Parts: sequence; C-alpha cells; structure tokens
Amino acid sequence: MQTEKVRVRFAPSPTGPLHLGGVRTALFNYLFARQHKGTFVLRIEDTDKQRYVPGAEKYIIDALNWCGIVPDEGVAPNGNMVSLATERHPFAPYRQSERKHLYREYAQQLIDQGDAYYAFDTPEELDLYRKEAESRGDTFIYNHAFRNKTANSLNMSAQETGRRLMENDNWVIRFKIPENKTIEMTDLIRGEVTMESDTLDDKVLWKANDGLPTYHLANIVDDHLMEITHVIRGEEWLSSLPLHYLLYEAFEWQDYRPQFAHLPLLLKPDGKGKLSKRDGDRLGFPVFPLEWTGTGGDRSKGYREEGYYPEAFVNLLALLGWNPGTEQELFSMEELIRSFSLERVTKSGARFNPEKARWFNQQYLRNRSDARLVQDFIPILQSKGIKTTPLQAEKVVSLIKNRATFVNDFWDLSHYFFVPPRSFDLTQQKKHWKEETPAIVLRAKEILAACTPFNVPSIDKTLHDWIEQSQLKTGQVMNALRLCIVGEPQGPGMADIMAVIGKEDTLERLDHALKTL
RNA sequence: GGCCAGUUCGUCUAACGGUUAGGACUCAAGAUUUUCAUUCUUGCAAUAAGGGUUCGAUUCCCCUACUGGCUACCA
Repeated sequence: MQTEKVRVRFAPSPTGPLHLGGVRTALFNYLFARQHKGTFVLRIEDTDKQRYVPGAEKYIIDALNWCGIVPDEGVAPNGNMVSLATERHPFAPYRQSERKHLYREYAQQLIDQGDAYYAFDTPEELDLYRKEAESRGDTFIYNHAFRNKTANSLNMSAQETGRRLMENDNWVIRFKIPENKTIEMTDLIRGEVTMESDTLDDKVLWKANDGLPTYHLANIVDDHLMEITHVIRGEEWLSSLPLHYLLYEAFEWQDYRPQFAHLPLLLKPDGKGKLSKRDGDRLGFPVFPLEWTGTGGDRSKGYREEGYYPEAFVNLLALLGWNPGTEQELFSMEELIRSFSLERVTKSGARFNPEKARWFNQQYLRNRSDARLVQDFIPILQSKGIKTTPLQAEKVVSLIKNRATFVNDFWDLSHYFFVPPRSFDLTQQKKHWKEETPAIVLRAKEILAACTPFNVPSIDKTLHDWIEQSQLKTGQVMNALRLCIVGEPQGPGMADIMAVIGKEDTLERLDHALKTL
C-alpha cells in the first residue's frame, strides 16, 4: 500500500467562493502529495445544478494559485477546459458535469446486482413521513423497514417498474443499505470508527429530475477511476464514510479503496458553529482568500486584498489543526512539505483566531528585505502623489517596517517623511511645548543649520553635544523637535528622520512650527 | 430527537502512565529608549465533572455534561 504512488484530490463544489476551511483542505492534500512525491488532482464536483454559481470555479483556481497550491492534474490552473485525456491529465475530464455519461452505467450495475433500486416516493410524501415520525418522537430512517412498505422496484414487478419509469414518474435511484451490519472503518486521523447499517438511510445515488448522480456516487466512481489513494477531506464527511465503504464493497473495489482522513473543522472565533461567510463580515476579518463579489453585488473581503502575503496565509492555515511537534511556527511551503504528517493532525475543531493571523503576516513582513518591501511601497507613494527616489523610500521602509503588519500600514506610519505635518498633536503640545521651548527650537535650528554633513551620526553628535553643554534634557529637545517635524508622538529617532528629510526641509519645518505654535 | 466524532490556559496547541503541565497569540507589569514601536525580562491563565484501573493518571476504561458534524432528489 505504501509503495504505490500517492494520488490525492481536492474536489470542491463550485457553489461559491472557497473559504478558509476549503483552502486548508486543499493545502493538506497538496502537502501530503508533495511529501510523498505523489500527484495532487483538482476535480470540480458540479453535480448540483441548483446551487451552481458562475465564477466560483475560476475563483477556486485563482485562490489556490495565489496560495501556491498548484494542481498537478485536473482542471487547469488557467481555468481552461481539459476535456481530453493527455499525458499530464490522463483522467480528463475533471469536471463532473463533463463526466455525467460515465456514472449512469455504474448506477445501473448496482441495480442489476440488487444493491440499488428505483424509488418512487415524492418529496412531499417523504416530508410527510418525516414530520409524522417527528411528532411521534421517533427518528425517520429510510432503511430496510421503510423501503418494504413504499413504492419501489424492489417490491413491484419489472413491468410495473418499467411502466413507471417510462411515464417519467418521480423516480430516483437509492442505495440498498444492507440490513443489520456493523461497518468497521479506519480513519487515518481518528482510528477505528464503527457504525451500524440500520441507522443509515438508503441514500439517493441518482437524481432523475436533472439526470445527474449525487455526490456519493460520482465521488466514489471518480475516486476509483482516477486511482485516488488517499481521501483527505473535511469532518463533515465522516458520517458519509459508511455509505462510501458500502459502495466500494458493492462495486467490489474494496481492495483499491483509498485511505481516509477527516480533517477537523474550522470554527467561529466566538460563539458556536463552524466558520461561515457571515462571521467575516460580523467580526471584520476575511474568511476568503480573495475578495469575492456575489451575484447580488455584495462584496466579501479577501486576505489578498487585506494585504496578507500568501506565504503567511498558507503558514497560518497549516497550523490550524496541525502542528509539527516542535516549537517552530514559521514555515515556508518547502518546510511544510517536509514536516507535514497526517498523524499530527488534531482531532478537534479549531477556532479561527484573527489576531494570530495578523501576527503571522507581521512576521513575514519583517523577514522580507527592504528592497522587496519598497517595490510594494512605491505604488502606494505614487497613488498619494509623492515624488521620491527608491533609495529614499527604502530608507523610510527600513525605519518603519517593524511597526507595520501590512505594507498597507506603511503610509500611516511614514507620511511625515514625505509631507510636513499639517497640524500638531494637541496632547503632545501640552506636554512638550512649554514657555522655554521656542527658544530651544530656535537654537536647535541654528545648530542644525551649521551641521555638516547632515547625516545620522553627525546630527546625533551635534545635538547631543549641544544638549550636554547647555544642560538641557534630551527629552526636552527631542520631543519639541518631534512635535515640530513629525507633529505626532511617534516614529523613529529624530536624527534618523531629519537625515531622511534633509537639512532644508528640517529647517523649514522648524520655522513653520515656530510661527504656528 | 437519532447517529458519529470531539473536550489541556480566553485562542492555537505540546506533553503518546511519572514534567514545577511546555510554547505561541492576546492581555498586564517592568527594563531599554528623545516619542511610538521594536527588543528583553516577568506575570496572569488550562487538563469539563464524577467514578474506576494503576505504586502513579492530561494520558487507559466507564458514566455524565458540554461542543461540533451529519440526519436533502446539497456538496
């Protein structure tokens, strides 16, 4: 089993944008495949016409791309159709809607074997049964007891069945769950799981009204046809595992059955339940990798647009439900591939923590070279109409980067380097603009005017010599200068700031402040 | 309601029978500093409750509680 080539798949449904949990599932599949030198397949499960959302498939591909989770095989990264099998995509097509012709024969096989049957209940009838059972305090299960007393191909003649099918009566194909059987399953994360077949419903395998298989059938058939060796998916599928096991048995594929791993769910940061789209809006953090505009024009924030680095995003996702067993928290994709293991995936759901997410980005931002940060900063400066040199911008970046979480923070942290303060912080004025201050600033101006070269060590020395001689306090001088030059109580050392803005600008700002304050 | 899974600081988690129960985020305090931030130090803070098993339980078993998932002709 271990010697065979690993093939995993990520099989999202294009019913909307991929959210955090989906990306994480894709990531874990990707890491697992890479680690085992296997293949990561992207398959699109679009068997639900009602819930299909145009653009969702493209979104999924774009999002994975942004994260660097690029499929080896499957629906192409550029969104192009891969309908014909090629060397790289031997099992094409990878979109279930394009594979619909394949599934019918498998459904038929199950019927011929007696493992599935045509059922003719209407949705209304079933609704009624359910309500009835509920009012009695019972649980409605569509199992052997129930199927014996309703209209289906199991208890009517072939002619009658044929007639009803011809009349296009309301029919579906249901799987015939075996009676009184204990299903023993293995999950790579949870270990042994057992379930009694009598608690299971005869699930619908084929929907007559749109002529498509349901998830369960399509999924099992495709996983088999595509030679998937490991199914790594969300915990919400754990309760379908017995059905899937039974299907593998019915097809006599149990020897090729993939191994299963059910990932813990991502939960809301507060309150109850799993993370949903609305939580992002409510709590003010994105739940989607990329910004998404719904059909109604409603916009949902994306990590990319918030200014997250994809590397940081992937890193924080990887540590949700998995840990390396060491104290390392920062991982490149390569390191993740090396360290990942399903054995170290947690069993319990993980609450998403937006604070920690920001911390990850901050770490990545700090580790990024000034030269690279400048590339992202320059467009922002341009959009503000600032003219500067890359050298100057890089100097600024190096001074303020450790205060930022995102490149988007840079402007707020550095505008005073480029634009003289328009106003002066009031509380700072109260604290640092005393009776004697104008005289000090005036003198500082003279001293700075004589300071050459106008660089950090020289400014520092000049200022400190003067402060020492005149018996002033460092804070007295520096805070006053800061008020004049920055306007706010923030920023790097004054010598650093003055060196960047230059002598001329420095003196002008002092002049202006003396007049205004 | 039924079935399944889960439960260690507020959050993410480590400890696979023997630790003062560790780390990270957050928060608080202190140090450094011309401000803010950084950095450093310190602190607050957890084994859901109860029974077993064992010389010894976070760890194994049972039970209760709680949490989550599923319970569609959705995936």
